[in-house]
Amino acid sequence: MTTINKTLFLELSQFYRIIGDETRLRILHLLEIKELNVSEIAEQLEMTNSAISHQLQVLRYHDLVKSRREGKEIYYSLKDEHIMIIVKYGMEHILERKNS
Amino acid sequence: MTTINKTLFLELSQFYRIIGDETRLRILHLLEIKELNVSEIAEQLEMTNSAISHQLQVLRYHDLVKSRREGKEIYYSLKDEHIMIIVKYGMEHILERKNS
DNA sequence: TGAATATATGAGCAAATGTTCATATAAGGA
DNA sequence: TCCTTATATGAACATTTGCTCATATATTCA
Repeated sequence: MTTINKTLFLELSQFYRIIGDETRLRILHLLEIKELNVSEIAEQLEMTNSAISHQLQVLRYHDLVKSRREGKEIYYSLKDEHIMIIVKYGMEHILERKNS
Repeated sequence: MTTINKTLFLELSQFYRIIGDETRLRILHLLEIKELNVSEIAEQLEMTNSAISHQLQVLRYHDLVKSRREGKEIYYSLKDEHIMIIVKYGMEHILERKNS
């Protein structure tokens, strides 16, 4: 196994670990529809602003979301739609598995 | 959000969490090529048989691999190739991201 | 400037995770 | 049967994770 592969597996597992959390997955799903600020996300997921803010930092650090300030609010959106394509494939996988 | 969606997100995040571990991802990758027993996997990944065996139980519990006894050895293989398609999409995603 | 609101952030904590180590189980060969 | 080898498994442990709570920072408005 090459060094490139070693790094690749590490990065890939890290990526999956990021989306391997229910809260983060739900945040991404909400942002797929439209950009939202922290309070809006917190309200929809029935969680505290702090918890959401912490998770948004994780998502931002790993380059899955971007942010934009508008007055007092900070609006978050997906960095690219590509991420959600992967999530969709996973979704199909789960659904297919259910039917067998 | 419906109850179905709630369960779906939970299951989806659980699935990603399983493949969100470097060791498990590497095991799956090895099994993609051919079925292997515990010792063979442990040797290739330079880890103890015990660590590999524990992870194989996780993969088996979550229905990602199946096993078959042949004498003293137990051979593991992928439950279906579908899983690795998802992994491949993730791989492409990581590689694309590197080039930008 | 000061109060109110939105978000970020650090410390702390309980729960989950991944490994090691010791031991149990299962199969084969002498 | 006894010994060896392969794998499984439980306990223990250190590390990581996701949240809460308190507090800091930033922006708007009076």
